[in-house]
Parts: sequence; C-alpha cells; structure tokens
Amino acid sequence: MPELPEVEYVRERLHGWLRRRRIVACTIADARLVRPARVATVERSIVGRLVERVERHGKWIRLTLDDGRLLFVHLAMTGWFELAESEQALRHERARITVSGRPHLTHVVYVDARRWGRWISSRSDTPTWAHLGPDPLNDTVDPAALRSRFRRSKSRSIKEALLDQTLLAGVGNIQATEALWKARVDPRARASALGDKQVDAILRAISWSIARTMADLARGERGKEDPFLVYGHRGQPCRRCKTALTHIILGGRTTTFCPGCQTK
DNA sequence: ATTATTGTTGGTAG
DNA sequence: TCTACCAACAATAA
Repeated sequence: MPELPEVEYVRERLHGWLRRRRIVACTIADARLVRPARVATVERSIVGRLVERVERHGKWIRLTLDDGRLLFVHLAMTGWFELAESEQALRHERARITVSGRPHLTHVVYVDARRWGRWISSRSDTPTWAHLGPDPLNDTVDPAALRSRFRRSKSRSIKEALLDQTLLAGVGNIQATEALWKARVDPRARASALGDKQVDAILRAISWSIARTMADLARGERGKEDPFLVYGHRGQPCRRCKTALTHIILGGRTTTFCPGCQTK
C-alpha cells in the first residue's frame, strides 16, 4: 500500500518494536524476498545482532545493526509489518524477525500479498539507496536543483518525472496525482517546460499531500473512506471548477486530473 | 469472467 | 552512457 507517508508510518512502528532490541531469530519463508541472495545467508547475517537505527529515505527503509550490517526493506505495492502474538503464521506472512524483549519475545512479521517487496542485507549502502533524490519529508528540497534536473529530461511529462525516485524520493502515483491537482498543473506538461512558480507550487503541494495522508494515518484512518480529492475520482466534478475529472495513462500509470483548471 | 491496483526492474531500442 | 518505453512480477477486490 505504501508511498512515502505509509512507509514513514511503518518505519515509526518498526522503530518502536526493534530499536535497541536483539534479533534472536529470523525466518524468511519466501526466497523471492531476498533474491538473488540466499535465504540462509540473509537470516544468518542479522541473527544475534542489536538493531541500532531504523531509517527511511523515500520508500526504502534501512535498519542499521550493531556490527554495521544494513538491512534494506522495500514494501513495493502490498508489503507491510505487523506484530504477531504467537508462532502462528499470519495471512501472507513472508518473513519474521523475533527480538528479545521485556517481558516477552516480540514477533515482527512481514506480510506481502503480491510478493513484490525486497529485503537486501548489505555491508554498505546499495546503489539504489545512494542514488535516491531528496526526501520531501526529511530533507529540504532545493527547487533550483530540482528544476535543473527537470530540464534535463527532453520529452518526459511532469507526472512521469515526479515518479522518478532519483529526482525526488517517495512520491508515488497517488501523491503525484493529488499534488498536481493541488498545484493546478497539467500532468501532461513537459517537465522541462515548467516555470519556477509551477515547480514551487508542486513542491508545496507534495508537502501538503504527505502531511494530510500522515495525519489520516495518525488518526487511525487506514482503510476508512477515501481521503483523496482526485485520485480514483474520474468522472466526478472537480472540487474547484466542477469540470468532470478525466484520466489518461502516463508512465504506465492511471493519471486522473481536471482538464478545466490544471494547465500547462 | 474481467479489470484494476499506492512499485520497481531488466531488456531493448535509440 | 543516458533516456524512453514496456513487459514482467503476483494476488486480490470490485
């Protein structure tokens, strides 16, 4: 389910469950999760270690262990973490980390219906992590730097550019759709053609959208009625100008927008 | 039965 | 080397 706000929510929970705890057991039930590494190798690399840090950049989570070992986790479309009360496997459980605790052992379970998620155990940052763009929640994004990155792409739309994790980390299809509506920018506009004002408006809109989703999560609104203004609302009247929202495919993803008030 | 889905990646072509 | 495009990955819900 996750884009940046959901991944941050997961990170906060993991931090509470794992930080300063010792990993006493790890079972990886799905070899796909760690491919091309071996399940036993990854399990062995983290068992016995203390978890020192749980961090996030974009949609990636990085656990730092007390010997410097790093465990990178990507939730992809349907990855999530839950606490399990017993040895009984949860629905779609793919892996489990058991940590020592007071008073009992804690079973932190990774569930993932579609099995697109990834765990990577490494002694140093992966190239993917190293190449991520600035994180709109953790970092101060430099609008001028972002504009110059946008200008380098010849033909790409702003919608496609926003999904490029090396430009900005953590923005997914929902956040991009919502932010472009909020910023009144046509998703088909060439990224290279955007003016300073538009880029500034998009950055503000991304922060707004992330903050709104995080507030919903904090209120425990997950799975409640849909909080989005345009995503998934094709055919409905635009809340600003009443024009019917339409949709197109950009970068292989459904993109809903208002043809009336989102301009190039 | 059909269609859609909040994400990345590897291959290919240019 | 870089950019762009697209199929593939897999399970569920409407």
